[in-house]
Amino acid sequence: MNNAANLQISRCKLSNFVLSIPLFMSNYLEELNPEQKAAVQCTDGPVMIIAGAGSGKTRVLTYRIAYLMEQGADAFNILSLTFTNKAAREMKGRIGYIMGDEAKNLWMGTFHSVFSKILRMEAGNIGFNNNFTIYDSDDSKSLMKSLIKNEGLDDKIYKVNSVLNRISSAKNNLIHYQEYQNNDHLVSEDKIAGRPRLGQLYEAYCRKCKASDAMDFDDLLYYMYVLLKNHPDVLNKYQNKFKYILVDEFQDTNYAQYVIIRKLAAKHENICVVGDDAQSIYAFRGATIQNILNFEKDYSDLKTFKLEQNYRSTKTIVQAANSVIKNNQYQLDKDIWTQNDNGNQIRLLKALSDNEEGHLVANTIFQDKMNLQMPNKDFAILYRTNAQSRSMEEALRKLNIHYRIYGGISFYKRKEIKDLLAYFRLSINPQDEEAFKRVINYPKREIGKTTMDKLSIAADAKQISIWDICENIHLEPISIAPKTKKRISDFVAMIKNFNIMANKKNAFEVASHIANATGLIRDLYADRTPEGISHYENIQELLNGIKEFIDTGQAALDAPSSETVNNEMRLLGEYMADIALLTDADSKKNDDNDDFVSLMTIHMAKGLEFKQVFVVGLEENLFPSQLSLQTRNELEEERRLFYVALTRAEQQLTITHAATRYRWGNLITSERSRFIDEIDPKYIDDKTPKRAQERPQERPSKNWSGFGRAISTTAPSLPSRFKKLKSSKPKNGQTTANFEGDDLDNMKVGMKVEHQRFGLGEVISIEGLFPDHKATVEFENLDGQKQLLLKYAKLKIIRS
DNA sequence: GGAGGCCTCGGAAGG
DNA sequence: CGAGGCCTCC
Repeated sequence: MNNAANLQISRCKLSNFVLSIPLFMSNYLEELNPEQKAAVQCTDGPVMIIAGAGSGKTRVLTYRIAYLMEQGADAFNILSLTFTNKAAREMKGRIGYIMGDEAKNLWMGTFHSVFSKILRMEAGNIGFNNNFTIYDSDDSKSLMKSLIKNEGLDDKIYKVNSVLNRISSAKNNLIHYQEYQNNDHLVSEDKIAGRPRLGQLYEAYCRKCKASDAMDFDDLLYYMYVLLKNHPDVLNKYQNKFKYILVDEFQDTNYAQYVIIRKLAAKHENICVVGDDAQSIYAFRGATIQNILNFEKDYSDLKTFKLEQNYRSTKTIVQAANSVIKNNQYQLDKDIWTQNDNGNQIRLLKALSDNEEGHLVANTIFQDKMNLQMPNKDFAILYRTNAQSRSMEEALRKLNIHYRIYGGISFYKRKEIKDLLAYFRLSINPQDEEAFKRVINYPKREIGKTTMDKLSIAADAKQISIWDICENIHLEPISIAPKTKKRISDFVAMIKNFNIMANKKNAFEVASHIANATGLIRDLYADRTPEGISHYENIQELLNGIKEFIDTGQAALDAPSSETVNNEMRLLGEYMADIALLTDADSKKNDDNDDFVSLMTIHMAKGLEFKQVFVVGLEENLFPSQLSLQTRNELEEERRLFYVALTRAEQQLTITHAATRYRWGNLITSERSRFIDEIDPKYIDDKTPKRAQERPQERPSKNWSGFGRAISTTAPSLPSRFKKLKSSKPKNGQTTANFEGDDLDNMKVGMKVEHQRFGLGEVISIEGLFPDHKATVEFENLDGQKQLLLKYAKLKIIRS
């Protein structure tokens, strides 16, 4: 936004709200193209906006909300749902920028956070306490693990993740465990999968969560549905409240989300969904494109708008992406175009190995930075799997290019943080059994596994919670030593004390007290190793965050807070409700140098844009993933993922692939991805260095339909594809004509050898059995040693 | 109760 | 290969 806009805003605040806004509005409505403008101004009735990549979707959503407010809608009556906190925060910021303080009253947040807010208020209706715990996926896992064990099931067959996935998808499809158990189809599927007891596990899991006054992430949707379905008065209340409903990233919604928003919108039917079927990349976790199709069926008076003008990328990029996505059979009719310049062709780089791919990318970035005077932050490297970041990192580090990897371990998933949070949880909800199990013996208070098992058995026998047993531990006829019983009752007393305090003092006071009184701080402080120090610092950071919460009243953004804001008295329970749904992406990082190259998976890159984008690892079985080759749907999702990757770029796209790559310790050869050949060749500039073009392309490039390729990929597609190459002249060998490796039988320790890329070195040791002889070689020009499989490395003996 | 050895398994990831 | 879970042995 420019200064003029700024001025407008301050004027809004100063002068009469209603009068000054339209002046401003009329200005920015002119910024919109006709289709965008129509989508913004069509405020009554159901609306679907199909928004192509880079088509100004966020702008339309933002302006639409502003427009609604300008037209007299009360912010309290507008519900806007997103998938990530980040998206919600950004949008709220933008609207705040336009509309001022009034934006605070919008209901805007993720599905999960808005629903959890409502569920807390209405908890009594569905038999929950309003301070119920939200179980994260680790809690779910741990609970399921113990259930599988208790039921005496084989955890090799009942794999925790598979079981939880199955339950998750049942909940996302609004199938209660009773219904699940009565559903012949589901039951027989489980039987065939060798897991006939899955339905029982589902039930046990739900009962346990309920007893612990806990909901997992899927429950936040499922119970929201139950609440609205079984309590007409509640439904009515929220239907009246939410006169306008907006849903972002509609292509990522699952069935439960669809049903809930449809229910909420049933009265006013002012519902606007925005999405792009071409960017649907989350079907694997339950999102269904079917929602878009259903939407058209469910609302006969639906008005559909298509935003097809791309403002982000060059013509080359837009048209290249189009040429890829048109290979998908299932898609809405669209014609994405741009007025932008043609721009450069897409660079295609081929490397011999994954490491060389890293160097190629890093060098190219280095050169572009010099030639084009671009800062690091204009570059992004996108990959299919996290494991691919390693070679990129190493190469960037060598050239001293500052980078940052997105994704990784969340702050809130660190052990020490989870430990302290578990104390907080328990102090607020003593029935939270996962929290209880986590901290009962941390820091050490000599209440071990044996004792826990006895408590657990006793609790099951009496059909009460472990906490309830512990509360009266001295009265329980359990064979636990009096000494241990005393320790347990001390623990209970401590938690009860915290609980009382949590309702009287502010969050920061209580949190600091807990951190100290439990001995957790002392325990962490005692560890002076670098890791130990960092654990300690993380705890301090958490406490600082709580202090900030008290001081600034920085709260979740999802809904207007009705309470008078008295920050000093913000309770620990409020803090916990606030952060339960936060993820690492939400914790602000302070980096002294914020000019860095971004490294992330394509999934993480969705919604972002960069001047220069490198999409790496374009190889069959990696991208598309070998796991996606079974069905057309999955392959199409991979293709949409590729489409997302391409459309992140504003100016320059670079695509790379490597002929060989280490995968789980084995070197594999890789065929280049069919997706490369789906790009219309006229947009591609093959920059492959000469030395890498050691063999003719086995396919003529006009054979790009993917048809010919399908044959090669219908070959064994599971791990068998990854088995080691035979040592005898590999068909796709990486040798160049004039670099013949010597016979590995002659290789001896101490020999001086030459490697095609690493240069001269000395053999330190040789191990492994034929044909997997592996040599450790120390190269003169490299740090440390390299382990090389002789059958691939083609070492040349220089001197014995 | 805890360290270390052994085995298994490996996709992407929001809340 | 490498991380994480589990089990064993002290």
